[in-house]
Amino acid sequence: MHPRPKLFHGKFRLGNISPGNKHSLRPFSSDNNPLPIVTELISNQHWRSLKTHLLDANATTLLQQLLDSRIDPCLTLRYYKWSEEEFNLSHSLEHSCMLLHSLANSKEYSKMRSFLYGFVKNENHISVSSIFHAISISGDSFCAGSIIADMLILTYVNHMRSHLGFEAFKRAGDYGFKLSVMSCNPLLSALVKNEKVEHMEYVYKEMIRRRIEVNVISFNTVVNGLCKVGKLNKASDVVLDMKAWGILPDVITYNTLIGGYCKKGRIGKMYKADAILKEMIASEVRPNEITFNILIDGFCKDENLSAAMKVFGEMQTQGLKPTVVTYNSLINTLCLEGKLDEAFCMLDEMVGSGLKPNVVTYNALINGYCKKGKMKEATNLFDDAVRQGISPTVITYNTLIDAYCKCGRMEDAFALRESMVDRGIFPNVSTYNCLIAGLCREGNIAVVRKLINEMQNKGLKVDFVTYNILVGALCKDGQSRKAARLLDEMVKIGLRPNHVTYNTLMDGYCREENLRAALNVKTQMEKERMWPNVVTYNVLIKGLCKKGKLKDANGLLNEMLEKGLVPNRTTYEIVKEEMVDKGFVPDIEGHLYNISGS
DNA sequence: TTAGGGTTAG
Repeated sequence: MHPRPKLFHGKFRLGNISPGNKHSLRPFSSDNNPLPIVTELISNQHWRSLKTHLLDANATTLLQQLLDSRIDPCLTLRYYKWSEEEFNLSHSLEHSCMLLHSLANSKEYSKMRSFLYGFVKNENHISVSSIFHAISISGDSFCAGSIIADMLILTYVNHMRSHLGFEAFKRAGDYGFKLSVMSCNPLLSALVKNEKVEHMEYVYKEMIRRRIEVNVISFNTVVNGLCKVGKLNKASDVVLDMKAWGILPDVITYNTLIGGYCKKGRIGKMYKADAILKEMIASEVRPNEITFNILIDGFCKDENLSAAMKVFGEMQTQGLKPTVVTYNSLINTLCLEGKLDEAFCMLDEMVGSGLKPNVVTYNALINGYCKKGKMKEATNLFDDAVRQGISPTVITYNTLIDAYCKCGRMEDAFALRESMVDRGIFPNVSTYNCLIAGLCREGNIAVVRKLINEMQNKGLKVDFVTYNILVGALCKDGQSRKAARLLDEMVKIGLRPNHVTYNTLMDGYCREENLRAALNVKTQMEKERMWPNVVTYNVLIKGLCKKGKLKDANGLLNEMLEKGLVPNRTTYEIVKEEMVDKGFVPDIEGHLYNISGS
C-alpha cells in the first residue's frame, strides 16, 4: 500500500500526475464535455479506452470533474479505485471525503463501509483529526457528514481500533456531528472488552449529553462494563437511569447485575444477588437458563455447593432445562473439591439428559485428576476427549503442564509444550507462568531467565502473575528486599501489584522476622487504596504471633472484623495454634468457634 | 452492538 498524501489545505490543486502521462496536463474542457463518454466507459469497465482518453487529462482532474458532476457516485468510486491501482497513486483525503459525501447522499452505505476500511486498515493510518477536518470541508451536508463520522467509528471498532473509535467519538462531538446507536453501542462494547471502562463511562455520559439515541443495549453494555470493574453501585445507578429514560431493564440487564454481584460483590454478595433476582421477578422479568447458570456458578465460587444444588433443582422446577454451562459449573466445583466420583455422576446425568460434554467439561475433569496428582487418569481423559473429536485448547495443555510442574516432572511438562505446538496450539503467558513457577520451585533460576527471554522473543508479555511467581520465589529464598524491587519494576512497565503481590511480599518479610517491613507493605497497600484482605491479615497475624506479639496480633484481628472481613479457616488455625493453645484468649474467640463449627 | 462455564501467582 502507498501512503496517501497529506490533506490538501485550501483549494484543490492539480497533483498526482499519472506516470506515462507527463507531457499532457490539460483537463477535459467544459465546451467539449467528455463526461458522458467517460461515464459510459467506466460503467462498462472499458478501462483501456478510458486510459486512452486520459492521455488528455490527468487522473486527479478527472476525479475532480466526476465529483463535481451529478453522476452516480458508484461510478466515481469505481473510477477512484481503478485509477489508484492503474497509476499507482493515492487520491487526496479531501477527494476521498467528497466521494464519501456523495455516497452518503445516495445512501450507498455498504460501499461507504468498504471504502472507509481503506482509512483504517493500514498500520500508518491517517490521523483521526485530519479525517474529521476533511469530512467537514469536503461537503456541506451536515447529515452526510454525520453518517460518515458514524460509520468511521464503527469501522474503527470493527477492525480492533477502538482507541481510534474513541478518539473519533470525541472529534465528532467537537464538529457537532450527530451519531447513532449503530456506532456508539459497538464502541461501548469494545471499550468494555478492552478494559477501558473509564472511556466507556465517558462515551455513555456524552451519549446522554449529546442526546444521542440510547437503547436497552446501550444501558446493558454500560451496566456490564461497570460490573466488570466492580463498580456495582454505579451499575445499579445506571439501571435507575434507564428506568428514568423510560427503558425497562430486561433479562440481560438483571443477569448482568446478578453476575456482577456474584463475581465482584463482597460480603453477602450472594444475598445481594438473590435480592436482585427477587426484584427481577417482581418486575415481571422471567429468569432464564442464563440467570440460573449465573446464580449456580456464583454459589459454587462462594464455596456453597449445597446452595448451588438447590438452585439447580429450582431451575428444573421452573421448567428450565440445565445446559452444558450449568453442568460445567457443578462438575468443576466438584472436581475442585476433590469429589471426582460425584463429578462423574454429574457427567453421566448430563449425558443422560442428551447434552454432549464439551472441552470445558473435559478441562474441569482433567483438572480434577491433576489436582490429585493422578496424571495417568488425566492423560487418559485427554486422549478420550481427542477421540470424541473434542479439540484440546491452550487451557487443557496449561492444566496438564501445571500439574506436571507441580509434581516435579519438568521434562514431561516441557514435552507437552512441544506437542501442543505440533497441534497448532501456541503457548501463552499462562503456559510460561506454569513452567516458570515449576522451575522456581526447583530453584532453577537460569532456565527461568531463558524462558523469560524466549517469551519476549515470541512477543509474549510477562504479566502480574509472572511477577507474583518471581516475588514469591525470591521471598522463599530469603531475598524479600530484592523481591520488593520487583514491585517497582512492575509499576514501571505498567503492571499494578495486586493483593497476591503484596501479601506474598509481606509473607516474605514475616519469614525473615522483619515485621516493620511487613507492616510498611500494608501501609503501602492502603495508600494505593488496595484494601487488605483476609490473607493479608492472616499473614500479619501469623508473623506477629511467631514473634510473640500476641497483643498486636489480637489488635489486627479486631481491625479485620471492624472492616467487615470474615476470618477464614486459616485464621482460625493460626489463632488456635498460636494464641489459644498458648493460653492467650483473643477478643474474637467466640466468633472463631462459630467458624470452626461451620 | 448487550448476560453464563474451564488453566497459572498468596
